Amino acid sequence: MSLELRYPDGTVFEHPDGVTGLEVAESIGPGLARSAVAVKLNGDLRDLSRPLDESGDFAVVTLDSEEGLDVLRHSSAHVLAQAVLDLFEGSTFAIGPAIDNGFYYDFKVDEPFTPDDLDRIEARMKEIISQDQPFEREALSRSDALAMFGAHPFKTEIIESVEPSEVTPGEDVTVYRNIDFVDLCRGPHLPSTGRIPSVKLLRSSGAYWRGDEKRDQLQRIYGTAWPSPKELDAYLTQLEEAEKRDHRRLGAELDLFSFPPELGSGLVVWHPKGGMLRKIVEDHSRELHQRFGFDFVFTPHLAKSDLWWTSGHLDYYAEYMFPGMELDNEQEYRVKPMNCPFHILVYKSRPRSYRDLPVRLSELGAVYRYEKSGVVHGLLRARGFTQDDSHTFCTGGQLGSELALHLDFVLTWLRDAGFSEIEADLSTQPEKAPVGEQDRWDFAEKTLAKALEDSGVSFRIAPGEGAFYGPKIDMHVKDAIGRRWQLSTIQLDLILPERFGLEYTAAGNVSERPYMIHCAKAGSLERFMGVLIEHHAGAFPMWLAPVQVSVVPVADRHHEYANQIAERLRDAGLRVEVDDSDDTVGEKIRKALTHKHPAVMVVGDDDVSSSTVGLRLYGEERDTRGVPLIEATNRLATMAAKPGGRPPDPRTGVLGS
RNA sequence: GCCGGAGUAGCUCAGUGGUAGAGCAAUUCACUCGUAAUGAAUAGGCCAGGGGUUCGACUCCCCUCUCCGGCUCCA
Repeated sequence: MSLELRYPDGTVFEHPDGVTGLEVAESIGPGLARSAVAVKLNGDLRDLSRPLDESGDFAVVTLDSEEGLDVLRHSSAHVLAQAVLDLFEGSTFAIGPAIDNGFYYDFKVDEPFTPDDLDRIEARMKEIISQDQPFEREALSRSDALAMFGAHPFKTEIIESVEPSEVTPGEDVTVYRNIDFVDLCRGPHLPSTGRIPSVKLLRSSGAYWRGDEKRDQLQRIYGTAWPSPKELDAYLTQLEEAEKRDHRRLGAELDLFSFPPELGSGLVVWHPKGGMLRKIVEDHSRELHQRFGFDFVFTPHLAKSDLWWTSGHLDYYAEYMFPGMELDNEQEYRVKPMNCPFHILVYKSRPRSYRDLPVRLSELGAVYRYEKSGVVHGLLRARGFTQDDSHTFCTGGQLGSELALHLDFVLTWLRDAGFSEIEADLSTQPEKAPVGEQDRWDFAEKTLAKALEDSGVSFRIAPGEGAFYGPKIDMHVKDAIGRRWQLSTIQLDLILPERFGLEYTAAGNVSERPYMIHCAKAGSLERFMGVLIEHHAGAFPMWLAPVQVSVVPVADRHHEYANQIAERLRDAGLRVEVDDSDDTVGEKIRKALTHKHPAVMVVGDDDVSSSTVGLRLYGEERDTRGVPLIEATNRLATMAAKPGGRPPDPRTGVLGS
């Protein structure tokens, strides 16, 4: 018997049955064999030393691939568990998978790990790695495995729950053994611990067994592993870079906002610089809403509880609402967690005809949600925030074009804000969606999918991830360092129109139920600005920068000229500050640069006499002397132009792409 | 909400059961300067808040608030 293995380049080679992956790799080339960490046969990853027993597609897996890195990180997790069980008597272990950029392992220990513990564990891991212990695979019957892990309740639970479909036919469970350490595992693993080139433990924290907060609280250790120390260092540098971009840190450094403890958790105050940034964002949002044919409404921050019973929020959402306020007349009021019921009441304020539709109501609506204390996170997850919200009411026949318009709007906004990589998720009906007419669901999902296809944005379907009241589209952007953020959302609501008894009179003088589209373009303005800050690392594109130009007079005698050109720049629509402090020029420059002002203008004797400036743009290493003031002004005004400005859409008459 | 860590001057942080410390920022004075920190002096504190223990608490214990890292959650 022999096997026919098809290599990735399409060529087919014969090998004897039972040949190992390593032997095949050696037959291809010694270099490949040295860098191999596993092989893939018909889509299944296998250990190098495991005999191959079937023909098919074959590939050698190295650390150059995601799969290879997973093998490395998974093996690193084993070594971590081995080290912890060595060092902490009485500890037991749960699970330890590879994750993006690293791995973790969960343990049950008497005392939570300290930073010193992590150092000790990492040192022990390095010993294990230097001993180059081989990983050996072993298949066991379920009962043998239960006997082997009798002292480890989490492993026992895993063994009991292993489905036959999860393991190779004929095997119950597999374990990997290196010297005296054994772990339950499907594999594959590196051939030996010595093949881990660089590993580092990062932090420890709490985690629940099986992610269930009612079950055991475990201690999780996170680590990272890379093909070389150089790549490890690069990763650690990237973490530092992300930390430097942290919007909470930049918010303080650039004096944009703060979260005064006196106000309570998750409640932000915007300082003047941040307030300017926010005004710019709000202005642009309103301008786009107007351009895309939305009307503006304004609604209060609280309402009688009865409203929230009608909307269903007090049935489904009560734990995220701030508690009620009892009033003298026994009426209870609630602060709003959402704007929808208010906009619905605007719709309901008079009878609607199909001729009135679509009705697009928008508002920068402040909402308050009682987020759990542990999840509040700067601007990204606050308890009070402002949605650039809208609710569109339309006929079934209009739904397609309305969704196209909403998608166009959202994509315009995200691109204007500087995001070029945008992806959508289409979330469909959840299995346990309790209510709604099925044909409306089907129609809604089909229409959403069609609108997405027509928009050209790349999307994937998230089956069953929709809200209970309707399917939705979520927009995700990638930021400058590759992180993915969810921002916009376009949600169909098949429930609220019914709960509030919304109707319109159709052409045949019959009452029809309108479709309703919730849409937040930026999501929450606070969150959006948090993401913007991190995306731009605080160095905003000029149109967003709170201060666009910093004018620096060289000496006191240049203050007058500095103020004159500041006026000229303001006349050109620019936001300008003059630094008339008695700091040295170097210090003033340093301040402007640390505040990430897009442009610095230094003016001295030469400039006063010849109407010029010294100009330095953020990111440039050096200045340009003697730029004529007119030229500098025009250049900066051009740079500061807002994005957008597109022709009207012939179909809707609305300005579109 | 859960697990762990933390809260000392505006900021970043030292500190110890026995009188509270530095750098930066601030203020004042001098300097008037051409692209990332001029110098000196001064001022600045309920050591997050509240209860204990102690002759004595910033320090030890308990509670609350806020923040940080995760978990869970984000209809």
